[in-house]
Amino acid sequence: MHDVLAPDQLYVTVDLLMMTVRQGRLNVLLSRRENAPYRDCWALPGRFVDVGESAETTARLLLEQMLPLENAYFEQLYTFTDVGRDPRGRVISVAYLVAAPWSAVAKALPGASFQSFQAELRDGETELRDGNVLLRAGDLAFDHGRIIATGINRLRGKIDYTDIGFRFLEDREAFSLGELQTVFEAVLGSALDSSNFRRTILARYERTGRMEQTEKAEKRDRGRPAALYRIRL
Amino acid sequence: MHDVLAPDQLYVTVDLLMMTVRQGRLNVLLSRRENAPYRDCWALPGRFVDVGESAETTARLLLEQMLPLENAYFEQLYTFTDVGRDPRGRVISVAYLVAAPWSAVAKALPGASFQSFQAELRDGETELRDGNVLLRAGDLAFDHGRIIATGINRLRGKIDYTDIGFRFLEDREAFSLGELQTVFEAVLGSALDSSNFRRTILARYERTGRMEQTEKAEKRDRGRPAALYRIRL
DNA sequence: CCTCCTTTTGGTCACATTGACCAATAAGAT
DNA sequence: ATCTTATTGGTCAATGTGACCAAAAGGAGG
Repeated sequence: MHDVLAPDQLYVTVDLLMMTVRQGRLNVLLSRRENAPYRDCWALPGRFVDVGESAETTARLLLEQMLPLENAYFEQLYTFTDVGRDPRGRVISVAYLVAAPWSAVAKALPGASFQSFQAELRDGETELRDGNVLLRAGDLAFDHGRIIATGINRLRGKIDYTDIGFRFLEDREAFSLGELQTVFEAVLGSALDSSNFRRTILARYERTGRMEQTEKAEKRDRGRPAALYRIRL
Repeated sequence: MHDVLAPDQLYVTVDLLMMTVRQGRLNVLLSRRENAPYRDCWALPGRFVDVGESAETTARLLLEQMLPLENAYFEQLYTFTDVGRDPRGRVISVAYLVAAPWSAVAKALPGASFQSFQAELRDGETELRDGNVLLRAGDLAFDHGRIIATGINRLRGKIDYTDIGFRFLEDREAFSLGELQTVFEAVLGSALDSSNFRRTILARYERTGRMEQTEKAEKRDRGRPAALYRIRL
């Protein structure tokens, strides 16, 4: 369909930056490209925007196809328009950010076209890891390293004045503050004091009635069982 | 050039949301459309993106053409992609936000193609005024009412953790805290306590060395003369 | 049962920030 | 000389934050 792009025409794609937290680490989902350009390179899942649908619709359809999620966090991240960003021709991309719990990703993983990479910023540059594979921004297709960096920064900027952190939780009907703290630490890339974290979260959400304690406590391998909470988003 | 749009093709434009503060009110610059669609309606200045230039470049060129500004605040605001937003066909728009001092706008006003409207949000809906003319979101071309609302909200969200407020000042080498407060009040749409405002601004900028007091004081019609400051951005 | 070990939970303390005020200061206007 | 106005400086209580400390509640191992 879009194998050869007309040189005098402008094309629009969406790219999906699906993020999750696995084992205390922020992860992004990448697909290996099957076609030129950047064949066999890792890239964000993307698709050309159809004339009949908005970019948001395109992105949501693409998401549905990749991950079975209900009520996922979804927002427009940024639009990347540099002239040289696609060697095929003139392609601009509207990137969307998705926050998903790891369980939803894991469920889709077997047989899926994507793989999950641990993501972090080193000096503002994207670094991705899976096992002993290391991908730097330059190893990714297009400007996807920059898109990922933009997404991580967006996440960091919004995590403590929006409810985006809760979107990574496995179960919003029963989670412990320790699990939530793990999410925050993964996003921020630094350790937090558990006592202070508890205080601020409870002040921000429990006293406003958006978050309440469940009766049950979580059984754990080690340590004191944690109280479970429920959050309304 | 783009009088008739191919129905099976997707087009990209930029729209420029130029904002300024005039007489203590937040203003936006609108042009009257000379061509269909929405002929004679007020609209944000816009232009189709050329195949050879990035959307940001297109927007900057358009800005240069409208306002002589050096070192203006300029950022990508949001990308609007709804299917029905342009009756001509399928057009998505990357909107850019510009913050300019009123003097720069006033200098360009005589003979310019735009006009300055006081802008405010009422129940989240854009309302524009110039003299006794009132424009509501539905009176504007395309989805430009929504773009303006998005811009005002972006401004409000960023004004107290970025230096964007200073970009509206007439002279960044000699301004009073009263002038800066006027900008903040125009953006936020509410009054601020001058004593508290002074305290927080000085704490945030003077103690970090980015802002320093000039020797001279400002002569005023009424009231005590204000100390003048300089800011590095 | 008793002692480590781990994690959750609760608390203190000093410090910074904020909103609501009050009051002095330095000009022009009457 | 007094009034008006805007700037500047200050207090005070309430709130939020970072750095700690310590108790509580489990499991694991002796």
